[in-house]
Amino acid sequence: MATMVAKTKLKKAERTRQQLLDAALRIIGRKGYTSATVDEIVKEAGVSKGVAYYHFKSKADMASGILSKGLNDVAVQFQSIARESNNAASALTSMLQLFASQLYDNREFARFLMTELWRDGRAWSQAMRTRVEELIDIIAAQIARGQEEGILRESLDPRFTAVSIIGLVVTDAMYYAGIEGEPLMDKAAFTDHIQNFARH
Amino acid sequence: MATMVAKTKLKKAERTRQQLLDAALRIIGRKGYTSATVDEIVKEAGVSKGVAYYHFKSKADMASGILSKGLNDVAVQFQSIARESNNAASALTSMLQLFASQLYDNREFARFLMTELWRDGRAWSQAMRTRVEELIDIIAAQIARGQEEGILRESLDPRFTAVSIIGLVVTDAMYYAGIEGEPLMDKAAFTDHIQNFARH
Amino acid sequence: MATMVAKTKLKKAERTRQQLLDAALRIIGRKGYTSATVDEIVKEAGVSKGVAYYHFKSKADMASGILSKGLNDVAVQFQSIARESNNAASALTSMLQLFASQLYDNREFARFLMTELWRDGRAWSQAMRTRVEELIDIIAAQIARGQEEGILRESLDPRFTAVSIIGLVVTDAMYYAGIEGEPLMDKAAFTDHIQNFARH
Amino acid sequence: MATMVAKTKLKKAERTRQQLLDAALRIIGRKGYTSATVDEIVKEAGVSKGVAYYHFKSKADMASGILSKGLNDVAVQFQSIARESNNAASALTSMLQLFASQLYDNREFARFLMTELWRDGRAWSQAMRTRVEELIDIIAAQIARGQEEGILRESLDPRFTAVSIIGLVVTDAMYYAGIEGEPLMDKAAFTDHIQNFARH
DNA sequence: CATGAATGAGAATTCATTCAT
DNA sequence: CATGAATGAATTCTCATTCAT
Repeated sequence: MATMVAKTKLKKAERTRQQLLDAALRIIGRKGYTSATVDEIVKEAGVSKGVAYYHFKSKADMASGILSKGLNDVAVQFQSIARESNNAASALTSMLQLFASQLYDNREFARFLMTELWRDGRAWSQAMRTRVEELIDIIAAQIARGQEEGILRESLDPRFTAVSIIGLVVTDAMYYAGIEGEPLMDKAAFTDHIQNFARH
Repeated sequence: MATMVAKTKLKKAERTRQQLLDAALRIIGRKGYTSATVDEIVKEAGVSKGVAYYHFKSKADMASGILSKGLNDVAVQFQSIARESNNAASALTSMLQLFASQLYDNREFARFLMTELWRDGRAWSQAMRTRVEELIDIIAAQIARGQEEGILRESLDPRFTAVSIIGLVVTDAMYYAGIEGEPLMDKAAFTDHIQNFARH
Repeated sequence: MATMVAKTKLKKAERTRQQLLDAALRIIGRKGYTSATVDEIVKEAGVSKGVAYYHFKSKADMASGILSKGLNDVAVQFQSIARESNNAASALTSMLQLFASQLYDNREFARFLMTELWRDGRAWSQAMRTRVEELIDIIAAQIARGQEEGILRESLDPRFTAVSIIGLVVTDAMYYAGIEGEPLMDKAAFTDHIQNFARH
Repeated sequence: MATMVAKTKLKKAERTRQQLLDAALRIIGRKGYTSATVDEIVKEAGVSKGVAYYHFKSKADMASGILSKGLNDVAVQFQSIARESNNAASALTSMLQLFASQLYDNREFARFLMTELWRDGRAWSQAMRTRVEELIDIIAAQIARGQEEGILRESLDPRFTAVSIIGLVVTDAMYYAGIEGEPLMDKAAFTDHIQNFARH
């Protein structure tokens, strides 16, 4: 019985936590970290300000949580693709497909990432940058592998190319998924364009 | 005589105005529009808070001025390149070179642009977006011209490609010009990489 | 139990709100709306600046609240007198007595009203004027009734007379209740004089 | 020649001074002393800020000038009426006529007077109040004279009655001369109503 | 654990006044 | 004398965070 109560409570607490993170992502993605207010976030989440500070140490803590979870998810998936792919071409294609698709669906996260990535002095700046470096490394490794396999020009710098690809996909995703209203292009067309562009 | 006085005054006032814009770009580029404070800006400019509001209607007005001037400068140069180039290849190469070089030198502007471009509800959002569309159009036109000239694959969508290129260059510039400290790559190497990547 | 907590909290919050309104009336009545500062008001109320903006949207919102409540109170009392009086003479006497007495006791409100009534472009200008028109209408109606009852000269314009009476009472109240220090005349003498003057 | 120049200069300076006073009255009458800004005043006067501070020590100095000149003019005219009238009835009628007419024409001054009269702690508060007391005295003296002449009830307190009359006329003038737009009543009708009301 | 009132350290903006040219 | 740029103190308002209930 006690376990039951504990579990229910835990679940409820977890749900509240998640509601807060979701709300925070929506608001922060829309207005930026500094302009988003805790009041807006708790209102969007439908909870009181007290609980927000029960679950999170600070506003920065919420933002941190969003960023690390989002980046972690992508990294995990990239790593699994890398592990399971037979050659660089298929690995890169899958990664691109996944990345483009996730960013398209998650424009708020993309926007948050883009606006925070180039900023310094935030609580999460360092951790976030390390995470992003990991992603770059994973892609760069596949590019290098592609060069070894002879499908990519040797003259390309793997890391530089990886950064370029990420920038390109993120920018396109934000541009075509639309800022506030309707997307300028539907998701299938978007990922097609990305794949087409990628086939140098 | 009166003209002399007027001219001198005008010059002084104009200098103050420019100092403010420069300082604002530095601070805003570093910390973002919302986090940058007018106090910091005027301190950096070495003037009093009062003059800032004598020359600009508001903090948003300063930011607006920076963005429109910066984007305008690029547009003018792009147009002149478009006008004077003999073929799409040279036009695109020159534009890329110019764009990459300016962003590398002006990372604060690049950062400001990137963080504001995807945000809505700012005083300047609409005007800025229109300006950026112009740039995209100019590049897309050259890509279409390149397709007519047979140097670019027909399967590329000119506008999509233009957006991709811009995103790629801006991202690389911010990444390699460095966020706070030393650049990760010197300017010549950077523009070389960009040119290399561009030669599909 | 939950109700108890809610009720207690409500009471406390309501008390704070009222303290703020009272303090605002004192300060604004003394120095005028523009010269009164929120700092002074919150200091007088003994609360922090933050709560003032928690309870009121703006300084103008406080002032609005004061004016509408004050005018509303008088209107309600006037209407009840109008309803319960047997003839115009007694109605007008009661209203005058009430009005004079309230203004004498509430010189801060009277001053605020007088200084704002003739100003345009405030958030509350329109609403306040409508309220005052209501008061004028109520008095004018009794004057017209008095003319029908034959106790007042037909040559009097009811509205003009109503405005005159209000102006006269307010002015006398402010003059004799004193500006800062001691009143020039005690309350009983004051209302006597008003009644005497009113008996044309 | 030198005299000529001096005279012209004097005239010009005097004209500028007057322009400033006129502009100040318009702006201050419309928005109140505290809300009126020196910038607005000099813009309305069509002169630079420098000259304003050449002619007046401060903003308060301008306001002082307006008030003392306005009140002085009325006092002088009242005194001349008092001196030249044969009996209290004609004196009071003339004064009322003059006062009503001047206020109707000069609603900005009336408004300024009303909003400042009840305020304390301004540079001019004391002087203004003394001036107003003089006006009250002049009218009260005629009322007392009227009582001696048997045309006014003995029960009236002369000073109280004088204050009442001033309040009544000022209020009516501001109400019927209108706040911003068209007057609610034309001047002739207005002064008629006042005279009618005054003939107890 | 929950609520929402309260705090107080800033942040943007205004404006009377001064002063170099 | 005239101009208008410059100053800085004061003012309104915001918001992350705390805490009594």
